[in-house]
Amino acid sequence: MKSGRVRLRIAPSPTGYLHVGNVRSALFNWLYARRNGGVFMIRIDDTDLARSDDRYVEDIVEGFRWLGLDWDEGVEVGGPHGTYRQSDRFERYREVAEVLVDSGRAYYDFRSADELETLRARARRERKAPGYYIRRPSDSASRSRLAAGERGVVRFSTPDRPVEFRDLVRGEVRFEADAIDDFVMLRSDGSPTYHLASTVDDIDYRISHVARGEDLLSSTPKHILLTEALGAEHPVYAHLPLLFGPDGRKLSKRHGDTSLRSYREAGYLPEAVFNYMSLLGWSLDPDTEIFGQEEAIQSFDLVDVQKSPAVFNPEKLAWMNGVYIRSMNSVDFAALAVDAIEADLGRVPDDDERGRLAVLAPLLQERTRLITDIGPAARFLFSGITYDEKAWRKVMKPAAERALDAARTALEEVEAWTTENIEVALRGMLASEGLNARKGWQPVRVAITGSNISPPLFESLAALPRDVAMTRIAAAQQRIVRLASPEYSGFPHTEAFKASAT
RNA sequence: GGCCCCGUCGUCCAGAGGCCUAGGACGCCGGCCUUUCAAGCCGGAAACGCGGGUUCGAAUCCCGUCGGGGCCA
Repeated sequence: MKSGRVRLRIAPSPTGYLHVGNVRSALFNWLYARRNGGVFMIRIDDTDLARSDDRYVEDIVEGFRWLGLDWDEGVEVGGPHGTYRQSDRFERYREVAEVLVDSGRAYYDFRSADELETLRARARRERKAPGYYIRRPSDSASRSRLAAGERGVVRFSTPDRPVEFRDLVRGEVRFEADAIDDFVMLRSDGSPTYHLASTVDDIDYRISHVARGEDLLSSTPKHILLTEALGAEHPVYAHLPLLFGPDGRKLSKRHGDTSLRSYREAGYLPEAVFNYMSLLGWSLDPDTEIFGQEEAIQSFDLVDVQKSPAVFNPEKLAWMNGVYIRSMNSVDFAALAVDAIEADLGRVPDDDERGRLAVLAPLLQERTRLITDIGPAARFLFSGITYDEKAWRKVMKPAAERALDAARTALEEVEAWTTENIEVALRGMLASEGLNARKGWQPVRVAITGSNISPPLFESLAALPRDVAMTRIAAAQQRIVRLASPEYSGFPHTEAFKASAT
């Protein structure tokens, strides 16, 4: 063996949305396959018929496509091994179990749950492995009991010898015979367990390398024994470090929504997700943080993967997403921005609005971390504004009214409504009023955007229709006056005031 | 409880006996730039879990210990 192309697989269970832990495993499998000119495959481990659902298969496929991980065999793309769905192979698993029973490598077990519990209790008392006494019963007249219609499980009969193997990530690993129990392969309803189905598929599909989460490390000796009992050579294993949540436990539902789709929806770019996830347990070189698929493929190797678990850090992902956003060309960003704004607004921006957006797009790009940041940041251009009351309180002191008035007067005299002219007018206003930028311009910002945080002021004004800008400034002036009047004195900030855009 | 795995800044990664007064990144703090916010630039705080060995010399090797995690039950 070990000749020919390497063959790797990812085998998600469609019992929920594609999880980032699976994605990271898939990434490493994919990188290794691509690095070595091998085959990458997606198999669907849907032995749990009750919990599996096709919409999750769809989600898995979409997720990998979105990330840019292509596969050579498997679900949807097909290949020489059928549907690549375990639910279509139950007969095969039963047949394998049967062969093992016939050859004495497995046996029917009709013992009751109570009986098994007694054996486990004894093991516990004697401080032995839980399955220590769960071995082949000496009196198993199993064939006749089976014939009589009794329902039993099929257990693998573990040989009395230790299992050693070399793991690409962990190095030499050894399990003593006593630690490997006679595991169930077929349940009493005839359905296969994970151990059986997964091992049989890996053999049948000629998988050369199994790179999977470390949570499966202690099952590996079972898989090796089973593979060998079936006369095959076991694949090379690589047990990848787990992904942890901030609490230091295996990333799971308890940490909130960890599905890949939730990141998609939250405005992350696939390149950033790919890049960030590659860095969890691996690094390209000592000082490159930002890299793409091609570069990763060039230097990826499973033996370089870290042994210790990695905590998934959304902060750093968000930063990296910003890096990717900023590196986009302006045309691509503009297209992205239009989509994001459409999603935020719930309507398609018209041509005029798109034209005005173009003025602001480069400035928006610089400030964007997540795609979903764009809508709120650009909203003031497309619809009415709502004052951020904190910003209002901070900036719109009574004196701000004078600044707004001066700004409005200055802007009225502007000929063509351009960034340059607006800047000249407002700079002149500062000089003639003797105001600094903070006192003179921040009120204008709040007046036109509703917030003290916004894209640069002159461009923001220029991007707005002139009449809208003037109306907003006037409206803000009135509001200052009104809130300062006696009847509001006790409740100066309670009114939600809206200025209209058109 | 049994077995297994892991242990460098808060987090991710570099470090495979002397290049380490332990490096980079995110985050944090301060400064510069600046009309705000970002971006950018400069600077700062921040780690080899602990104890024994081995060695002229250990973050790097060995043992123990502590801590965390995983699987099975």
